[in-house]
Amino acid sequence: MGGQESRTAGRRDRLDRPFFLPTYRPTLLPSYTSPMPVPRLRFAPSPTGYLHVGGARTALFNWLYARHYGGQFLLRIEDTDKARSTDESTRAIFEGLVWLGLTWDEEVVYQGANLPRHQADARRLLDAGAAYRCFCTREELDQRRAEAEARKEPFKYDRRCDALPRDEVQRRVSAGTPFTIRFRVPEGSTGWDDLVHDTISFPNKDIEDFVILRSDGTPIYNLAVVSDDIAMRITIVMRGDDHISNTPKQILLYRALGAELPAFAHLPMIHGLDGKKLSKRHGATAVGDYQHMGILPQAMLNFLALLGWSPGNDIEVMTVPRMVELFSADALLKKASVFDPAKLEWMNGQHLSLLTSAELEPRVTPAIVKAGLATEHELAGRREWYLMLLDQLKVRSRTIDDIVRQAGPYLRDEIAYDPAAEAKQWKDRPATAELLRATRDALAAVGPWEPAPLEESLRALAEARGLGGGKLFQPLRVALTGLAVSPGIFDVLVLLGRERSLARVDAAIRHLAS
RNA sequence: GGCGGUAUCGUCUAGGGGACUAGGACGGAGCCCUCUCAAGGCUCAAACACGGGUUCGAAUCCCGUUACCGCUACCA
Repeated sequence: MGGQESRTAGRRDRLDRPFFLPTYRPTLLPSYTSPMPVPRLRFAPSPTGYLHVGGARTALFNWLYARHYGGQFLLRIEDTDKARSTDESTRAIFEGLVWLGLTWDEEVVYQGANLPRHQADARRLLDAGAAYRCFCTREELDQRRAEAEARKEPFKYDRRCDALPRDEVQRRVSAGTPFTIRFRVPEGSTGWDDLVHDTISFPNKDIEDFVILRSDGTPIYNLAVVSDDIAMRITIVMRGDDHISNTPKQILLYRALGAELPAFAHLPMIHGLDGKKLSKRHGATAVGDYQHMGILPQAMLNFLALLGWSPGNDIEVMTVPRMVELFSADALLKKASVFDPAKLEWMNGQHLSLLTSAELEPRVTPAIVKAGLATEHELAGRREWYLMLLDQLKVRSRTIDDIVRQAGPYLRDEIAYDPAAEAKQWKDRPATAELLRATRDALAAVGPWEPAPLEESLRALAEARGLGGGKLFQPLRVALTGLAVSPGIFDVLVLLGRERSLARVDAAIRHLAS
């Protein structure tokens, strides 16, 4: 035991003397010269799926921090897990971030390209005595783990390879025995002042000597992350709080590599309505899904920002610049939140009505074209009319798709009569046909085709027949749109124009007679 | 199991020892407006996880319990 102690003590001496890492120093220079280094943050997704709403929110907070505090926001693709990483995922992540407007300030860093540095860092730690070779095979480890489990004991690597005599290690290395490199966790405890959680600390005895380099020479996550964050001069590591237990390991690595520690901020998770971690069975979880549902990026951002952050003062609906302005790191919350699609939709409706029809146009047009309702050229040809239509529809829509769904009667030549609407509003078909004929005559006699004269004329007709407005307007609405629901009837008439309105009424009368 | 994290209406949150009869928002119920549907306005129901402290006083501070979440790999 005494020998063990002194050996550890000797190693600690070596570790206490910060060893020089020439490759890092030059890149650190700017922060020495400027008194207040600019914050550098990164979003570091692994390309193993689509951009998840949780990931998007992490990216958003990193981005907001950078924008609010005048820092830089970087993107790193953590593609070291070759088996699961795909180019398609990488593209999806780019697309999602670009759609949201969360653009990065420097070239994308691909973690896989940094393999030589990861290996060099592992080697450095090995040479410095902060790490050691482990010859235990995966099978042996699995077995010991299973045994510990059977004894109901927590498993922790027992450091047996660290106890191997020097010449034995040499012998195995020369013999080509495969080995991993493990970090030797020192005694004591490791903690930090988290930006969202305040102080967190772990007793080192609960951290095992973790592997930093696999036997095939590729780095383990914790090493790759630290090596890259140092190289990218990241000053604030903001990520999901599922990384809290990785943090002490990473701090230990920073110290052993002689690098300055960044600040850490661990954001709470996002759960589904059932309180479980958000997953596919909760419905759409990919940012792209919401894009295709007709959600506005600014609404998505606004909604996501409110999950785990609050600007206070009962402020909820914010434009993106306003969010940047109000963002504050100390208003970040610790509690996991539930993703509620209903509130997202409401939020989208709010942003929809915040936009002018002209601002909405470029987002709606592609959706209308895609739905086959009109061509871009046709819409451009009567833009003023089109913007008027958008103004009418946006107020009763929560998504872009809602607008498209309602646009049919105004864009298509032919309309179909909704059976339910027909059944309800055209109950007495002969009487309705007669009423529509009278309506048609009244409409045909209207002077300027504008809301006021139209209303005057139709109300006069209703009164003459002893009817309430609704009794006249509802059957007319079905005749004009085929639906029981639409914007105000006079707006519908104006939108349709004189010719088409009269033609629709005629068609309805014919339909009722058949 | 071990370690770590979290705990205010169903949900997102305000709240940082007295201003709390706990505020706002989504969703729900209802009313108003009204030609329908929205939007808008108004009203209602709905929460401090539990137990101990500390204090004249606790949603707020401390401890414990419980519940939930995360990590516990030669995954990230």
